[in-house]
Amino acid sequence: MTGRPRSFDRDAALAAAVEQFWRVGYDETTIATLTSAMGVTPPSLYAAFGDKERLFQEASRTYFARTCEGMDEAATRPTAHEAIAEMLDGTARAHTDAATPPGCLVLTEPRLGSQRAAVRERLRSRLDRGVRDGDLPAATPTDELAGFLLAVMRGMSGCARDGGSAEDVLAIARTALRALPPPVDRGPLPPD
Amino acid sequence: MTGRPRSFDRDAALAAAVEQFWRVGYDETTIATLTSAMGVTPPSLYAAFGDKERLFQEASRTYFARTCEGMDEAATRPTAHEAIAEMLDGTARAHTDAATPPGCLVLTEPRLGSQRAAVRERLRSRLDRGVRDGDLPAATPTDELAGFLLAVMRGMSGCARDGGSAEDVLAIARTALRALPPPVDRGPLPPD
DNA sequence: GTCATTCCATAGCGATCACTACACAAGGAG
DNA sequence: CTCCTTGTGTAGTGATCGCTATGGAATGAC
Repeated sequence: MTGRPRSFDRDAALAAAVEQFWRVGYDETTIATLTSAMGVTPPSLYAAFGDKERLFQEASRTYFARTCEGMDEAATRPTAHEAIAEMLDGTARAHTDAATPPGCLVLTEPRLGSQRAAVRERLRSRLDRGVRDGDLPAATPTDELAGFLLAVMRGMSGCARDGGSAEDVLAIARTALRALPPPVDRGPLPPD
Repeated sequence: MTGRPRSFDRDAALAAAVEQFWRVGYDETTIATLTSAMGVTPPSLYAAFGDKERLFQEASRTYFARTCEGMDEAATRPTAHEAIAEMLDGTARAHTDAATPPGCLVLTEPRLGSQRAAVRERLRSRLDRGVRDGDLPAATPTDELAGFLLAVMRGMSGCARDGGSAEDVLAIARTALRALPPPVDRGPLPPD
């Protein structure tokens, strides 16, 4: 019933898998590189995580959860402009963090389209709140704008993957903010 | 000296190879799918194109030449705003043309970084001309702006690959234009 | 201790990868 | 026709892919 205990840290092994998928993508990641990076033999990998596909799903879910944390925290900024600026800034920092592979797994991996849609939905949701709060014009095309911002984030990821510096990626984010509608002036007091 | 003549159209076979690399990328394209799509057996492929790497180089060079044609033609527009708008519009149309795979080979394939740098350079060059012509402010950060536009184009390609419609991709292009500096008023005629 | 259960390590499965050896076919030169 | 050159088609190379059969090691239950 109980059996021999596992000889490796499952979470640590999963983190190593995340790092692999993140750096070279699903297709270029092989079971051999995974077992090497995770410090685990193939049978142990399959016993603990199923197959390559399920391991990738679990890895991408872990990765995506962290991404969403960052976005949700940035979304708490009082105005839509500040929130979007913080999201793009955090994205730029994450994409060029020397401690992790460049770019973003969700924005790069072809098969993670649904996660990208979720990111876009989060962007739109924050823009919608900006319209409700009155710091964005009522006529703001929030869905179009969210699609644009997702595209910019993807471009930032690609720039980082091509070796772009943190400043290069940040410059993209800064420029993208110019495409937002001008903030609505709501009087002498800050709206929050 | 003369030998047996080739039994297939080299250009047509190359075009089929371009289509393969374009649709699924370098890594996912196998010799087997290439020979099938090109209507050629492996020895003929290797005799005519070298190996997979050289075939890809020739295919991407062919593809890139067409891309540059489109950009150079768009660059002839009188103002920088019109030229950039035309480039983004042409990009959007190319990325969602039903007759070709969605997205862009150059903007998608990791190993084509130098071609992406060339696209960015073309964008910067046209922006620089806009500054010289006086339809962009003298202080315009043309290099940063070119990096931003390349990122947007990459995002447009990704959107198309994710199944985005022509209108979705065009909306990204339209929104990106809002990030350009306002045109310099150069007299009684409206600059737009 | 014995047993059942679970994990680990070696070793290798069939399939597919990029690529090619070999024999033959199709042309020009003489 | 006989050569010579070059392309074609079959069939298969060693390497690597994702994945697993098998046997032994490590635990708890009794």
